[in-house]
This record gives sequence, structure tokens and C-alpha cells, in this order.
Amino acid sequence: MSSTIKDVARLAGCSIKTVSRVINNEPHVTPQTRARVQAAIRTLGYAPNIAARRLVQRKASSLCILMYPGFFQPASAVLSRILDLGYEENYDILIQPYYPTFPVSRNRLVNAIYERRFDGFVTTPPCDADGFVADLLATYKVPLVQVDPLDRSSGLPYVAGDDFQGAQAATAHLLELGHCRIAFLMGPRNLRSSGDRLNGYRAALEARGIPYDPELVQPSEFTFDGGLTAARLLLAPSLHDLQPPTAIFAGSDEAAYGALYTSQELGLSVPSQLSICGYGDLPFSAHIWPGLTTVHQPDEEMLEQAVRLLFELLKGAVPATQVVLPARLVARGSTGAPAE
Amino acid sequence: MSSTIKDVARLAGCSIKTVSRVINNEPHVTPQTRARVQAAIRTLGYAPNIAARRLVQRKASSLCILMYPGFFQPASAVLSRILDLGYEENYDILIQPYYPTFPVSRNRLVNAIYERRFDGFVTTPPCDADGFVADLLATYKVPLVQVDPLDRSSGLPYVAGDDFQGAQAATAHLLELGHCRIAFLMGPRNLRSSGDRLNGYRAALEARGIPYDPELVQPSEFTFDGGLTAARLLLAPSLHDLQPPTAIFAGSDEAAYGALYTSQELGLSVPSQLSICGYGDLPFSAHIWPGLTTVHQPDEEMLEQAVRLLFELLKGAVPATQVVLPARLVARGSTGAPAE
DNA sequence: CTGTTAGCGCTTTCAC
DNA sequence: GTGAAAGCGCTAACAG
Repeated sequence: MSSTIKDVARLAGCSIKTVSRVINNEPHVTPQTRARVQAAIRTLGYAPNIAARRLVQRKASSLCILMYPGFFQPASAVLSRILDLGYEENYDILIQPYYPTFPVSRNRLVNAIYERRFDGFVTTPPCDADGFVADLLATYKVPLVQVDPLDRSSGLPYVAGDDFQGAQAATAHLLELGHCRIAFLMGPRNLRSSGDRLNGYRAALEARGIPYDPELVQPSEFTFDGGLTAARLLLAPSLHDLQPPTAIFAGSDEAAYGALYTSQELGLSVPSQLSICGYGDLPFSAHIWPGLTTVHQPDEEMLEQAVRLLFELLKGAVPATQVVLPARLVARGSTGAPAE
Repeated sequence: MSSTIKDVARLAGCSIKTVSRVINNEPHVTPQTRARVQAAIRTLGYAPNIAARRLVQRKASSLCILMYPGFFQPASAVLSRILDLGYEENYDILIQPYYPTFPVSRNRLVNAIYERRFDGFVTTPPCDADGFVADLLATYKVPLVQVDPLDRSSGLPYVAGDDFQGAQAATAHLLELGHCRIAFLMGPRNLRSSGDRLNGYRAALEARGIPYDPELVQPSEFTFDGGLTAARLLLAPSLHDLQPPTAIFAGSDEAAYGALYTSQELGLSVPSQLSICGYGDLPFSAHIWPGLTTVHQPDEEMLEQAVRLLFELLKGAVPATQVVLPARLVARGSTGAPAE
């Protein structure tokens, strides 16, 4: 039903190779011939068959982005741009869910390399936490670019954010407002950002001569529920001999939402009785009252740059392959000077 | 480098056809031969080349989901399940951004059909609002399943939510609490749900003998900013001769977030001074204080079912092709009895 | 500048 | 039960 290169050649009165040249914008075709071929293409409504091309070129023209389902939401805003990018480069961009260390995920990855034969991969956290991915891809010599990887010393190309600096800035912001007892909501261990943000918090504290108090550091898994629970623990005075914190710095916006919820549950007014600061600057943070002070983390840019980097790698370029993007504080209504 | 079916045949001492039979689980192979072939496959680490298979089968084994970038966020929660589904069926599932009526989008769609040759498409709102998609796909006889289409009378298969019923239930909920002046935040016209929700609101009102008041209906585009602005208009008494509404029913959760923000800005306590109800039940609605009362709209199920339906269609089954899923009210903290 | 020839790796008749 | 041969639609040498 749909026409092939042969049909075009027949109609244009030339060989299929000439048609191929026209399709692929190769030189060595006279303008007249080219025009004739193009006319034939138009009248026949011809379009090259991608599968055939991929077979003979031994190239899938497809990239795979490994994503942990929890990462979909922050990433959704960029998806569109990335997909456009793929379109322009004539690549299919597929998303594959990946749970580190899960056998099912691993099998699918093997399959993706082996049978589907993707030309390159991008991992988003915490997919890279599974050393399996990097190892396997290295074995098969398939290019990989990581977004915010756990391990920056592997020599592999990556795009990351400056979590240390961002957390330091956020903590400094709270300190400058006059807070001395600043709690920190920690994240999971399989994220690089968890550790870096904790360290930034700690460094800012110590730069100010305030001792690091482990009691003020609570696990939150970077989720709403985690933040909710952690905040309840921190704000329930009965559990401590100590006075509660006057500010909570959540390592993620989601956890900050949880803390915000808890504070409202307890009737604590934000920011007058409690300051809350997040990390990530999800779109929602500007929409939640009183506006969440947070650190803008260029998630979108990170993913986009990672894909761009992969394309360059695929083209044989040797670009700067380890990129750290700066973070920046976004002050909104949820932080202010402490009560008394 | 990677081995082909020929290598396997050579090692197993049989023809390539026999290997093909084993790979595809076809009959007419003795258990002994089968075992021999499987051993050869394992030692060679053979995997069939998908591109070759697709070429000879004249089938892309790929589906395309047309998505309006604004729809990514609600959809992100399901993405994972859909992608899994594709994996199990041995299909690639690609997402393509689509802006109705945009020439660029249309060109890409033509390309997707013509060159990329997807086996089927799913549209999410408002991509279907562009009659172009349905027409083009009909012309090329490519199966299409629509999620919540603007036009349900086209005869095309679709999966939708019962927006009329959902809006009716939400409005009835507010009426039962004692509200008489209930504002409604409308959505864009290229969404079926906009109209249906408005009608449901209106029907509930009239069932109660309360006249429909156009002054209480404001456009909101179903966005945060839209909801914010609409709520400001509604709650600024100076603009009306009328008293402000005691409840706002937003046609989308996003718009409800905007209304919530405005009410906090104005110092109106929710729900004691103003009730707010949304529509959609985004994950965030349970996380925003005081918990958004909303209508649970099975977005995720809708998309998933649409993809399932497409697979059945592709397999030649003739399933029930027009599905309307029920909506259900989720009462949380943002609604209560009116002030006096 | 143009065409001929030979595959890419697989499935599919159709004999045996 | 098994295999030989043909060909999917394209690109890539290599002649002319």
C-alpha cells in the first residue's frame, strides 16, 4: 500500500540510489534530477521506512531514560522539551521505569540493551544507585549520562546540582533571620543530594559557630509523609527535654509540605511561630500558602542537559562531561524572624 | 559483534527457520532440537534484532500517546504502569507533545503516522479538540482511542469520566452543608469536562430550586493563576452589588489551589468563612492544608484503560469501546457549613 | 554525477 | 518435523 524507494525510482526514472541520495540530502545529484525525484516523492506520498533504515544502519536511533517512578513528577515539566529534542535529532526517546536492585528492573534493562539496542541511556536518581546500570552499560559499551549520580568519581559523564552550596545558602538564610535551633529533614541514603544537603546544612551551622545537634536531624525520605512525621516528632515537646526548633529546613519540597501541614495541624503560624524552608522549588511551592521558601534546583535543566550531552557523545564529540549547575535560594513567605 | 540467527543455527546444527520457531515458541520442533537450539542461544548470548523483525513484519510495534504538555503532571503517576503494559506487550510506547491546531504539532503527527508508522494512538485532552487528529488517523486507518474526548458522538472508542455526575455530587455536598451562594470556576472550552462540570453544577443547583446565577460563574482556565484571579474577583465585594459567595466550587484542583491561596491572602478562614471544593483529586490535594474536598477523577485509570483498549483493538478484539468511569466525592477539610 | 550489486537479520511460503 | 529460498525497504561499496 505505501510506496517504497523503488516506486519513486521508477517514477522519477532513476535508480534507487539516487532517490536515497535525495532523501538523505547527499551531494552528487544534479538539481534537475533532484527536482524530478522530489516531485515523484510528492506524487507518490512516499516516506522512508524507518525500520528498514534502522536495520541496515545497525542503529536503533533510540535513547532510553531510566526513571524511578517517584521522579516522574518533578520531571514532567521537562518531558516536553526532551521529547522535542529527540524529535529534532530523529531519535525515539523512551522512558523506562527502573527500581534499583529489583530483579525485574534489571532484566528489563538487560533486554533494553540486548534486544532493543538503545544507542544511549540517561539515568535519573536514584536509578544510578544501582551500580548494576553503569556496570552493564560499560560492559556493552553503551553511552550513559547520569543526572545527579550518587558517585561522582566514576569518571562517567553527569549533570548535577550543587546541593552543598544550595543547602548552605538556605541554612545561612535561616541563620541570618536569627534562628539558632534549625531542624533538618534528611533524605534517603541512595540519593547523592541527601548527603550533600546535610553537609551544606552542617557547614553553614558550623561557620556560624553553632554546634551540630543530631537531635535536630530527622529522616524524612524526602516525601510528604516523611516530612509530616518528622515534623510531628520535632514539634512535640514532650519527646525532648529540649525546646523545639524555631525553623525547619526540609531537604526536599515534598517533606517541607509535610512539615507545613503538621504546623497547621498544630496551630503554629508560619512563619511567625515556625519558619519552614524546602529544597527543589517544585512548581507547587509558589502555590502553597504562604509560599514556600526553597532552593531552586534546576531539575529540568539537568535532565535536558543530560540528554543534550548524550546526543553530543553519540555524535562523537568530547564535550565537558561533568557539569554542576548552581542552586539558588528563592525566598517566599514561609520563612521569617523567630518569635521572640 | 552480536550474534545473529545464523550463528545460532550453525551452532545448533539446524536451519535458521528452526531457530526462528524456537524463538517464537512455534510448534513443530522436537523437544530435543528445541533444547539444542536453546543451548546455542544461551552460549552465544543471542537476542533477536528488533529492527529486522519490525521490517519484515511490517509493523512498528509502537504506540504513540499524544499529550498536551499541561497534562503531563496528572498523568505522571500512571506513566509507570502504562510503560509496563507496553513492555509486556512488546510495544514501544512513545509520548508526543501535541498542541491542538499548531502547525508544528500537526506536521509531527503526519510524520508519526507516515514515517514512524505507529500502530495506534491515544489522545489525552485537549489534543482531541483538534479534529485534525481523528480525521488524519481515520484517513490512514490507524486505530485511535481517546481519553475524555470533547466529542463523544464520533463513534470512536474512548474512556472518559463522568464529569456531570461528579460535579453534581460536589455541588450537592455544598448545598447540603447549607450553602446557597456557590460560585463556580469554569474551565477552557476545548475540554469536554469544562462543559459537563458546569452542567452538573447547574443541575444540582436547579434540583434544589436555586436559580443559576451567571455572576457566580467565573473563567479559571483550570489553572492556579486562573483560580487565583477568579477568586479575587468573586471575593472582592466592591465589584458586586451582591454579597460574596460562601463556597467556591472550582472545576479543577489547580484552580481550587488558587482560590485557597486567595482566601488565605484575604485572611478568610477555610472552611469556617469560605468553603472550597476542587475537581480531580490530584495527589497534592490531600497534602494541602486543610485538605481539599474534591471529586476523585480516575485520570490514571482512564489513561491505563485507554491503552489497554488500544491493545485489544490491535489484537482484533472488538471490546466495549466507549467507557465512562464514575466519579466520587472525596470530602476533606476545605468544606464545611457556612458562617452564620 | 549516476547506477549496480550486495547485504542488514529476520519471517514466511512452500517443498521435502 | 525441518529446511531452502525469497524478500521486507533501505544503505553502502564500488563501478562506470
